[in-house]
Amino acid sequence: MTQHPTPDERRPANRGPKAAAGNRAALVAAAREIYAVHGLDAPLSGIARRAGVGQGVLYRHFPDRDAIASAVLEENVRQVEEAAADEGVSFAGVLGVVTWHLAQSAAFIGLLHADGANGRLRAHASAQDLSERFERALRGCLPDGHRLGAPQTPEAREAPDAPHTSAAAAPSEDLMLAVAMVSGAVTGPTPEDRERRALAAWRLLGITVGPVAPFKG
Amino acid sequence: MTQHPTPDERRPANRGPKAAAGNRAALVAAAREIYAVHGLDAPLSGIARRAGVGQGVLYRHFPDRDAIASAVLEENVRQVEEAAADEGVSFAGVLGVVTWHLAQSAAFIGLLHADGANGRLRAHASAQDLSERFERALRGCLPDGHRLGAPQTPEAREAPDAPHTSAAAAPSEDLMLAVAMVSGAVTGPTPEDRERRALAAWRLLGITVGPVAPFKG
Amino acid sequence: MTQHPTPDERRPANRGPKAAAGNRAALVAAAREIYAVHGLDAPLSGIARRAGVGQGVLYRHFPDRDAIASAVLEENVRQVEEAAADEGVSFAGVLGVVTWHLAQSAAFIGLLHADGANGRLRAHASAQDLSERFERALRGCLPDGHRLGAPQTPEAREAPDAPHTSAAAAPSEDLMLAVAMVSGAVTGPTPEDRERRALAAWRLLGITVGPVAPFKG
Amino acid sequence: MTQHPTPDERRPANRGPKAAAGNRAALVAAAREIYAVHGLDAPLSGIARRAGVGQGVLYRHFPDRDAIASAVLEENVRQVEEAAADEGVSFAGVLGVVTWHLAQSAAFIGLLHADGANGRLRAHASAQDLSERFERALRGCLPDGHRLGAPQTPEAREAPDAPHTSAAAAPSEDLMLAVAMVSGAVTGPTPEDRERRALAAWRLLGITVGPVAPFKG
DNA sequence: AATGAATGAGGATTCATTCAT
DNA sequence: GATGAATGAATCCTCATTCAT
Repeated sequence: MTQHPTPDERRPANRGPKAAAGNRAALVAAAREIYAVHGLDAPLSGIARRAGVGQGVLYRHFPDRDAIASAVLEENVRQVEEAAADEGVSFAGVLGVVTWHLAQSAAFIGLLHADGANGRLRAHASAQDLSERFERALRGCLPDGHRLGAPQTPEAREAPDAPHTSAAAAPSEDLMLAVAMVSGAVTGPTPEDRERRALAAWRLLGITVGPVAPFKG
Repeated sequence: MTQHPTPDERRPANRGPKAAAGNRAALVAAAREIYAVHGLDAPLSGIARRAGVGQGVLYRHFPDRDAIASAVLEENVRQVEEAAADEGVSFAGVLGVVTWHLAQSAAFIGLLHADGANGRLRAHASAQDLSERFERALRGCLPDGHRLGAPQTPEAREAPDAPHTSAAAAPSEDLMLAVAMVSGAVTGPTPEDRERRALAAWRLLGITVGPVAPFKG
Repeated sequence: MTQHPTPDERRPANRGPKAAAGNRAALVAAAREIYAVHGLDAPLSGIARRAGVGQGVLYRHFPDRDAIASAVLEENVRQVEEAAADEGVSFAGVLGVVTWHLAQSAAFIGLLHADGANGRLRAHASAQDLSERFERALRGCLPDGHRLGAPQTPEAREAPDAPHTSAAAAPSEDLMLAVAMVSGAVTGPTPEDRERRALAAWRLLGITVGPVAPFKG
Repeated sequence: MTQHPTPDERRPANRGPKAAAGNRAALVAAAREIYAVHGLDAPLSGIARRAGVGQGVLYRHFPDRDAIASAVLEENVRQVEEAAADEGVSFAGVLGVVTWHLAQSAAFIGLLHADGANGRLRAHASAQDLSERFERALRGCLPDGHRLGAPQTPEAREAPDAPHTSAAAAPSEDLMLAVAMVSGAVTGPTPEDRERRALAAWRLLGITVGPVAPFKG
């Protein structure tokens, strides 16, 4: 009754259902670019515009703001998973891939530790999933004895150099902490700037990183 | 139909010029609390409301969004400066103060390395100033030979363990990088959570930190 | 970046022309249920979804919003017609059927006296038709001398008890007025509530109503 | 960050706080007119436009859709209360005022028995309040022995002509039921049409109504 | 004939900012 | 100097409707 009187006139052509998959991909790509420039709070309308689709298409594919952000992040996480699954890949090699993603999209890891206040993707379920997938992939190729994998006991946090019982050792939080630290250091206008900062951060942590590059597939 | 005289209404009384300073302080305090809960994008109207003043007062004291955020940050930086200026203070002690501020307001250092993408306070002049003041204070009490202060040469970045000429050595970027890394790791809902994460981060960097506390004045 | 072939996808299969009639019925049934819960302004997409068909099918069968609403109403009116056509049925009996329909779908009679302001189905032609069919059915079994059927003259409205000429007597508006009044009283969350209210309304009018039930066919 | 880049240019003049009361009144008046024409679902933007104010003003005065509708209704209810409070007013006289309001705004009583499905103002607290105020006012001048005030016992509903105990008599629901019935009958494009329908409805109920007019104050 | 994606106008709502008092 | 109402642009989001497949 109250709605949408006459949307006739002459519409710009309906590219048909075939365009669906392409549209989705275009939206994710557009979102990635927009996020890189304007941050995660960028207007969704801009994403739709850049993707060359109507607003409705965005909402069809991604019911809410978090969904599109998760989709962007998911691509990053998947590449890391693939890199980690690769035969004979070293931990340092995977970190190289991670570093590449960090340098490409400043938003990347930032998403992984949302915490409500400034965190986007708050309670969003998929953010949690992605975080876990990311950690699992990384931990999976962490060599025994690596300092980021040293099991932690409660005392370890208080007196890290004290001898501790090997029982009740929790999986190390250091791995994700280190990633968060590096991602926190990744700033700068260009990917090159960000890569340089990321490498400096790893160096400061004393962690060896392989060549910075996307996963070659 | 559209006119109701109701000429006066009785407004809450103009507390006079004396209140100006108090209003400013109230606004900064209110902003700090609001930022802690809602992040830097919180509506300005909420800040004015919490401070118990009209919207106009906020604009009188702070011409734009960045100005109020800078004012909040400035208080943090000043405390660090005071801590650093204190006689016989150790570098670790100052880091303890820094860590306390990080734990209190997640927004703190985050502000210092705004870069456009996710950075608030973009080109804002005062953010630059504050960043420099912060760095100067910290560097001022960095002991000779501390690993965060090792001067850097261009080559150093490529081959950090190669011997290098002491000439043309740039001031180390490692100091601010480390702070950024730690601040990147500071997440969590409560100050206690954030403090724990911050300390774990410093530990991972191998940097000793003194007691986490505000500057005692 | 914007093109993903994914050429076919496998659509749910075109069930063929045979399904057309079934689809129409499903849509009407779905619309009835949706209207009952969400009112007449419910999104059309929900109707199609509940009917298990695509949006296009809805538009094929019902060119506009009013068409589907009319179709729902038409079923109600037809049942009343059938009840009224039944041999040896009493007026009270027909009112029982009418009351049953009122209690089932609050939307029912409300549709009959749309008037633009709050009326859905504004100038829609079929609403007019349905209204007339409904009135004709009801009037057809109104016994002579029933108070809802007393012919009206212009004066009758001003001085209803004055003696009046039998010439120029208009058919009574009281019949439809009474129905409108009862339907206006029909509110409440459950059919039982609505039935109780409807019966109380008829009682207040002093009109006898038969058993409240659908037409037995 | 993401919002309101440059709303400068040249704004249409801020009429100042003095306009507040006038704006509120203008909004209520505009809403009344809009509701009369387009129903309660009319776009709020149209109300603001007709009142000659910005969208924000509407939201300042009325935080949600129901608030403005309630404000409109409240004026009606208040007039009825005033009429009922008048010395020496008869019940029929008050019904005349009620009828006038019904004829003026078709939306009037309709608001009082919202029920979720088609009811606007659903659980809105003030709607409940207004309904009670309206009933109280009306009941207050209902003469003893009036048929709309006959106390009801549970049996009365089942066997209305059976003799019943005077104890445990519930206040009659008939009063509000009758009002709802009349309001249900009130349709038509012009106030005159609606008044005629309303009077016919009261006549059909056998209830005497005084002159149809607003409360003279 | 069915499907369901695409389109985009329209309505709701929020704030940054101005400015009369 | 303070107050807080007014303004309206911008963003979000929802659907009615079309149309390629």
